[in-house]
Amino acid sequence: MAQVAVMAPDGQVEKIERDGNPAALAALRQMAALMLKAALQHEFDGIRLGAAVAEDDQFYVDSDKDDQQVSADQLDDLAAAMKQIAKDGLKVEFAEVDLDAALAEAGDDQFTNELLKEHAHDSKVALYRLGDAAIVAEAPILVYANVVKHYQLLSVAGAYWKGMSSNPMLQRIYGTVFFNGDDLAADLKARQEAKERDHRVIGNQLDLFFVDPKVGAGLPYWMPKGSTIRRTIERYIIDREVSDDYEHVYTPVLMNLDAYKTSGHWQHYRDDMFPPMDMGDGEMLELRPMNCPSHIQVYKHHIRSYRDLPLRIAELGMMHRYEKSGALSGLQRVREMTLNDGHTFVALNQIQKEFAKILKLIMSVYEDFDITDYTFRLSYRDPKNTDKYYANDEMWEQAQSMLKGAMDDLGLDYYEAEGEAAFYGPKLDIQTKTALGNEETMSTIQLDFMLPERFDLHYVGEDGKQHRPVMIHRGVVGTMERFIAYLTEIYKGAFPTWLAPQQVTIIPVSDDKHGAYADQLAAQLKAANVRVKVDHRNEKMGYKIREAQTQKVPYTLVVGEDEQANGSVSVRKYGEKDQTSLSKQEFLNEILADIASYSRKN
RNA sequence: GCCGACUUAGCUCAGUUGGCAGAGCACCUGUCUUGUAAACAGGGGGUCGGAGGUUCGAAUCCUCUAGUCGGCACCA
Repeated sequence: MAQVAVMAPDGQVEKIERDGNPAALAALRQMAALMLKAALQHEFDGIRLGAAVAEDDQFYVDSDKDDQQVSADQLDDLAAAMKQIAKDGLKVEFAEVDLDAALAEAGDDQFTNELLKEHAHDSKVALYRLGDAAIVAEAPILVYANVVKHYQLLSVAGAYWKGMSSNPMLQRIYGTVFFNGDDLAADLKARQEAKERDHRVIGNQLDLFFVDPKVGAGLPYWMPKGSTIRRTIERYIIDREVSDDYEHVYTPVLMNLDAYKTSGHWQHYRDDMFPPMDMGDGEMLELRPMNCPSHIQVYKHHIRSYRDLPLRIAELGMMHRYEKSGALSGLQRVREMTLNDGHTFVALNQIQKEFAKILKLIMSVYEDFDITDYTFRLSYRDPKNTDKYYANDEMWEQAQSMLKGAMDDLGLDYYEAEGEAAFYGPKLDIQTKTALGNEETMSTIQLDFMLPERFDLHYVGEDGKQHRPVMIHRGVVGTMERFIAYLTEIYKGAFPTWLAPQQVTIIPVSDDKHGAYADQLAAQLKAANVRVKVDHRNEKMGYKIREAQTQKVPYTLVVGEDEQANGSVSVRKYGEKDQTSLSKQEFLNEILADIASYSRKN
């Protein structure tokens, strides 16, 4: 039972279990960060240093130099310097020092100065010292440097001081560390696998989509195979929505700018919008960044009665947002996207029920796609920066507490995040993680008391008087772009049969002898809406099988003498080495059942 | 947008100190006619992201610019 010595921020040292203990690993990461800081000080004279932080799965140190920032090819030297520190047998010493003394020691390093001042109590500051280096004592840290043996410095990247874009940018150095070599190797392998799982890599390998700077950054082109996946999902989600009494519409991607002035987008969201088009006769047209004003026009086109509510308007609505260049990423972040959008217009007393109905739909859809790794985030406005939002404190309080109440009633776990709301209202976001570990919003349900007021929406109540409806904005599969990027990553490109762009490859053993049988088989499958292709190319069987596997086609059928003679097929499933012999009908039954069940295991 | 790195054939990538632009895969043609992850041979394919500069000479060095990637900030 190995143990390690860990120092708490009050200087107390205790021994804790080393293996399988998250607290020990966190202390190790903190120690590695401190050692990296010491190494940076040692390697680069006069370097200024920001935070040295241990995160969930890595550590980092921020740095700033006068001439050139630390570059990736200097990571080896830094790692070597860390090794020397471990070799020298340094250990962490706790010190509570006068702030003035600490500041004097830090010299003209403004970042360290600021950190010290922030953490000072009664003009004293608690430090962990390691040789010449020191960090503010905040989180537990390992005591002995020689325990830090298995680490790797990963990358450098810019990061704003204190996470504020108005602050200077420092160079952040990321690393990973473990108590033993196997864990480190496993971690590095997982990082490598994450890169291979990246939807941009798989999207290229499987020819799903491309983005070409010559025709526009952030404007993806869907190739036939990607389009097939998308079309399948679009049909699916529309069917699900129709079952839930949504009414689908088509509305233009262009709209008069005045509508966005009325909605408040022009005031609050302008930076993310493409510049308006001046038509030369006083008319200004705007590429829509959201579909809500469009659906509001649909609502307003008729006089609405309380009997019409909840009124659910839905559309796969294409919209354009001028995302900053550095934010663009494959299909995950684009400038043109199609949202699986829906707006429900409800009376005040229908909100909670409708919210639950939408959430139920989302969770049911997630089940069909086998999406299990997600969290609920209640996104509120930032109380410190209310300028960003529609100004009506009462509305915000009411909407936020309604959302929270609804989640509590449903008994679902969630976390709350200030500053994540839309400008017009709070929302429930469903958060997932990309292959590379970045969190993103997949689905969303948003409460909106603002737009109905701005557009003066009303319905005639039971009492014959006019009442104001409430809008609920929601995206179930979110945008087609992001959703398919996400699916590509969780499936590693091996789409379940119902989504696979090509579901079956038929390989005749000899094209001359068995090609006709293969075509006949393909025709039968096509008649049952199976996406199938016969590989007639003049290539060896092994070659065709290999390609069917690398292209991740769910079913490969080989047909030769035996199959032709008794009307059967030899079936090989993706990722399996074995094959089974089935009659044509048995195979058809199997694949149709597979498709109908969304290929779920249970 | 910001910091850093990168950009060479359809794709993945070599290209030394500045000295005739390469490989594998893919594609085309031919031979072979095939039983579960890559047959053999030949061929075509490039303003080395773009613009300017240094130089006798630039894929290579410098400046600007666009894009991509890693992050940060922002966000579906």
